[in-house]
Amino acid sequence: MKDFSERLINWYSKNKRDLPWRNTNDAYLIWLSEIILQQTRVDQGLPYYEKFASSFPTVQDLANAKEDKVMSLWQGLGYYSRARNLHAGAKYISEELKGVFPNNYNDIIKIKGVGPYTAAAIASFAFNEVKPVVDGNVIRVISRFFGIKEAVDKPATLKQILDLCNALIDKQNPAVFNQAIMEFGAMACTPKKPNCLHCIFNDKCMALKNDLVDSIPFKQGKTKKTDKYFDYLFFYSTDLILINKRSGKGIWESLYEGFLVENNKDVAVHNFIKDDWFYDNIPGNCLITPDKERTKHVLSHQNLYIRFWDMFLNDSTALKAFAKENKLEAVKIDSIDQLGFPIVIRNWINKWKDNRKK
DNA sequence: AAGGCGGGGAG
DNA sequence: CTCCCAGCCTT
Repeated sequence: MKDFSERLINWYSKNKRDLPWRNTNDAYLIWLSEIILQQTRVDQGLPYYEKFASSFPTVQDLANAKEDKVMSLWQGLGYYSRARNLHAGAKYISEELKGVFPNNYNDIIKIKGVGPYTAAAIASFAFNEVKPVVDGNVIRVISRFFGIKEAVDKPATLKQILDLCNALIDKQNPAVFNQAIMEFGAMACTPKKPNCLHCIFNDKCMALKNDLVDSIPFKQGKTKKTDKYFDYLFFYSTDLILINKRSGKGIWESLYEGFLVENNKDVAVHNFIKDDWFYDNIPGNCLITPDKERTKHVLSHQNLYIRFWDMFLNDSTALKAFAKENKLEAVKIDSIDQLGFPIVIRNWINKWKDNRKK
């Protein structure tokens, strides 16, 4: 259906945004932008792209970077495995591929954190390979145009959409086609209240014809959320603070935090303090100031209710001893500005630092 | 096939 | 409040 891509590309030429990663053929920079933009709106990812592109102009620069530096720059963007995989990918390209970015879909998808969408995006944008991208925008455009009512989060439906894209893609201009269909989904065929009256496809769109625009694409996905109650105790002296780097599986891997006590129910401060472990473990000369209110922090699959504790211990020896017993790092307070924290913790730290100045 | 993984903007 | 964003990985 040549008409489809002609209309689409014509629309794109008139309506496209000027975005920095569209002005380069550097596969590394395109890869960088695609990882940053996974499950992320362009407006949100843009400043992070600028930061990474200027801090690490080449894949070699990224490969040579310290993990803490990478995580710090990624701080606040979420889905932190992307940052770890990005870093691992740079090392892989630097060490295994002699610094040469792979130039085809099958090799690109071998990079950690690069799946079918991202591999197709890089292969087409950087090397003009004919591989259709299927992201959230494309799924919406295609499912509406063809009136696909099946759940789009089922692999079978996704395969159906991919097949349609393979038939539709402009084989002479795969890069432009891919950019165009995503831009069209983001700007015109929007999730809510698309302007179908002025749509370039309003004579052929099956969803519009059948009055199903609001119900397509249909998703069955049901993510149930659990509530968790975190108490973060930040122990510090005049110049040191105790922190922990999260490891293993779970949220916020490779980011820093305070001393964490996790519960599945709310525990009042007076009960928290009179618990046995608190008596046994917290240094007696510690000045304890818990937040009066918990901070609610929403993740995609759990609600966190976090209470922060200001734990001043004006005794470096006791502080370091406590750190060692509890496997915490004692670092200079100034140095934590260079480390990546979950944004909810970073916000508390900033407030805490402001209060200390006064 | 299903669940885990962030944070924020829009309606 | 709900939905969703240039998805991928693990189980």
